[in-house]
Amino acid sequence: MSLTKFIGAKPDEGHAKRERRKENRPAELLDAALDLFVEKGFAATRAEEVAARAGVSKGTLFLYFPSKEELFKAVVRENISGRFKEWEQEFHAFEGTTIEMVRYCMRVWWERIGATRASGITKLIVSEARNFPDIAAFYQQEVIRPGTELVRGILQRGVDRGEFRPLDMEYAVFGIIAPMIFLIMMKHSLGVCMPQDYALDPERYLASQLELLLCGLQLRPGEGPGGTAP
Amino acid sequence: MSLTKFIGAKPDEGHAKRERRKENRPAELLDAALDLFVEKGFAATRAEEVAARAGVSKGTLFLYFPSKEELFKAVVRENISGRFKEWEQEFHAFEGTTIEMVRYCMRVWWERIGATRASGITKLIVSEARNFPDIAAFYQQEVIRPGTELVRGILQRGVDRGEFRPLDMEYAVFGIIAPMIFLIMMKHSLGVCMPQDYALDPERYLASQLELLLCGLQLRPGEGPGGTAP
Amino acid sequence: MSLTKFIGAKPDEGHAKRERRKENRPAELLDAALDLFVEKGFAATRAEEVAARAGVSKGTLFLYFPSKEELFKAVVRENISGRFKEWEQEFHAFEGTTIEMVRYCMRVWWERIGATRASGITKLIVSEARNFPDIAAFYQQEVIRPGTELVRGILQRGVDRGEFRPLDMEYAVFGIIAPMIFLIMMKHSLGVCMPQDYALDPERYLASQLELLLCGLQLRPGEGPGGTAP
Amino acid sequence: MSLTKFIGAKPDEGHAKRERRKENRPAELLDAALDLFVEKGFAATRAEEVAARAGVSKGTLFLYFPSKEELFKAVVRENISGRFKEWEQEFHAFEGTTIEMVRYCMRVWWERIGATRASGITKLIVSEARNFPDIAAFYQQEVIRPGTELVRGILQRGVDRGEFRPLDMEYAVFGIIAPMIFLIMMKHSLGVCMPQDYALDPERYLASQLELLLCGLQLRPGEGPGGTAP
DNA sequence: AATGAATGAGGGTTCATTCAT
DNA sequence: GATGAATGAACCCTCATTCAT
Repeated sequence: MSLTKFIGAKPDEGHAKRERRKENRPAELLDAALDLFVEKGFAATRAEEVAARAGVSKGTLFLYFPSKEELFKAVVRENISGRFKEWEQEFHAFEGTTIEMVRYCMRVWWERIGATRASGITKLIVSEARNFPDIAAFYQQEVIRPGTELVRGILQRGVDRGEFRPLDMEYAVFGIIAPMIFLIMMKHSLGVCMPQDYALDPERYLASQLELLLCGLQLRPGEGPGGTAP
Repeated sequence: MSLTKFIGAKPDEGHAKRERRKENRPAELLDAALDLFVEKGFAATRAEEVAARAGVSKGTLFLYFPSKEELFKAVVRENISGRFKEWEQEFHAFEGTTIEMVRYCMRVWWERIGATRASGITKLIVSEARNFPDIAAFYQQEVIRPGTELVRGILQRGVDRGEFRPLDMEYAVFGIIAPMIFLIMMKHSLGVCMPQDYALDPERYLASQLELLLCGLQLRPGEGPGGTAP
Repeated sequence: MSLTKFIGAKPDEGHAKRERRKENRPAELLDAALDLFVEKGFAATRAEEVAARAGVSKGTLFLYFPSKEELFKAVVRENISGRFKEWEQEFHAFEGTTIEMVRYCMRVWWERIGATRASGITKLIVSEARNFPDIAAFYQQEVIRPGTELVRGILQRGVDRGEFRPLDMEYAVFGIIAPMIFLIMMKHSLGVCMPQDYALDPERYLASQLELLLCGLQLRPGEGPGGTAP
Repeated sequence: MSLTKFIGAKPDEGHAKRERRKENRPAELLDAALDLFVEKGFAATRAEEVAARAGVSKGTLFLYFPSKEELFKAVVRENISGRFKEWEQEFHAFEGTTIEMVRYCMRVWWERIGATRASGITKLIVSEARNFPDIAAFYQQEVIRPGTELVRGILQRGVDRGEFRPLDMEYAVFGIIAPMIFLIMMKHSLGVCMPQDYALDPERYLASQLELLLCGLQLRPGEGPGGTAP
């Protein structure tokens, strides 16, 4: 799978003038808005374009969202997964080695977040944080913090079980998080403009980073648990 | 000359108080524009505000830059150095171990780029790439490519000298680059909105990432050069 | 039948609670529209709000009135009575002094028109005349003209019977009409915003104006019928 | 002088594209806005139309007034005379009879307010009071109150000097004010739509109302000062 | 060169009106 | 008949850009 953009408006299937399917208008609008906000940023995205991509008129957008800014906030709220508890349980029940766990963690993240349109939210928030400080704070609280806690728990398990060497727990988590965020940012910004042969292959990228990371984490035979830690 | 700027931005000269220097109008405008583009993005930055921050009138801005878009491109061009050849020579002359080289490289990057306003360029381009594909392509060509080549050269040196284990050269470079980009993005977006006690301490962050990375790179005694490489 | 409505509005029937009476939709809509048009003016009144106050949906409004403008005209038409002939007969049959007649006339106007929601029509037309010239002309023809004729008839009776001094008949009528219109305008505009202790007490206001007027109209003993007339 | 409307856009005298006379732009805009607000009301007046009538473009309007609402408030503020102190002195120094004073007062009012475009403000405020309660309160404070005080002073003088009979001072003032307001309302609303031969002649109207009023105010020989007062 | 008043296309938002259900 | 989702013209306001001074 390559990093080219996969955005495309769904084709008009001969829509009659007034279609009348309120049920999931908001979802369709949020969907269209996510794409466009990720692609162009908040300011450069026109409300009318969002509406058009959702297959409705400009006025309809404002039937569901009182303003462009509220639309933006709704897009973020809607796409921020609060699935951390679920994942925490999943990891609690995990029975293999912690190394396997880290591999599993990254693969799962890629499948459920990184490879999906949900990853656009991260790009969006990073790009717009300064213009929407409350959104940024919300994201920090709801995603960054629980996310790092989750990762920290995994690393701690590795250390506790003697699989990993002692670590600066507070910051070691970024050894896992940074490559993921970097991948997202590449995918949604520079990656889109790269010539084909320079595009990142996400699978290979993740594999390489994982290898590097795991080598860095592991306790080697002959090293005491006080090894190279800071 | 040192290893500065291999991530692609030019350091500022420490924010000297803006004097009324007629001969330097374009530089002052670019300076002001960099700040504002980084802070608010291209679309949300108003030309008048740039002019005001540079201490000139709106009209003057357009005297030097034919349009806001050209101003943006000039900001990017101005802050992207093409001095990679120079650095490559310096790298060739480096005499310590490759591990020292990596440490040196990251410290110097932080001092000259990461910690300065110049780092904003990276944030800017990542955020706006989709709206300025040609800028993104230019950046890819002028910065990303030579930058990764430079880093790759360092890693290759480590492998060649038997200091590092065999690596997937194409992607291992991101083990160095990703943590730096991540730090920049945090610093310029989410970091601004974080509560004090959750803010990243860059020195400690870089130290921890470096430790992890170097452990991951090094060849251990008893491991043959064919070790854990893919 | 009494002297009601010579200023041109129909009294309401005391605001009976709006029941869900299907057969009466138009009346309820006109009722709601009157309130809102008086309160906010034509342009600032939203069709949906009228419908909501009448307890129906937006679409229903347009089932009964083809446009907001037609609704407005209907509100005016509905509230303008053309029963001046009837009243003229009553006036012919009146047997007291003309002074009593004037007092009676004003009291009755206040009770049936001035004090009720019907007075809003006058405020409405005065405020919107320039935007609805045909409505204004209609009102002039149907209300102002017959109304002033009616009043003129009363004054003429006073003069003919030697109760009043000679008057500039054409304009003296405004001695009666102006204070009434003024009261309505105060009641429906500035009066609403006045602090309690500056609010007009309508009864006392009318009494004082009546006193002044009657003194001004009456022929004094010792004055010949050619007195102070112009 | 008749009550027909005298509004007309000043003819284009071949204006070059950018005229550049900041000095009195605000005044010209307020001027145009007054006309249009009086004619059509606040809501129905388009900002662009105001600008066009002032001979500038839409954007220029917002260079001087941050919003249509602020323009409205500025129109009111600008046209509300704070000349009451001046007038009070003028009346203090008046040496004739109070009857002459009342005549003078009305004539002066007509010349300086009633006959001028300033009278439109009254129409405007009465029409829009409900939509701009703070403007209405301001008008009440700055105009209505001092205006009635001024008139009350005149009436009190008449009573004190034995020229007028005892009066309900609080409300007698409306004997003077109501006819003036009525005239303004007619002039700016219904009057505009009246057929020529029904138009009010303001001079004659005022003369007739004055006559009526003065007869009503005066103390007659043989009447004690306790006469017909309430 | 420098200014800042002026422009006008563009975008967010409202709301009268329509029409499928 | 009644509904209310959908429409799109219209309006307020912004701001990049121009140009007379």
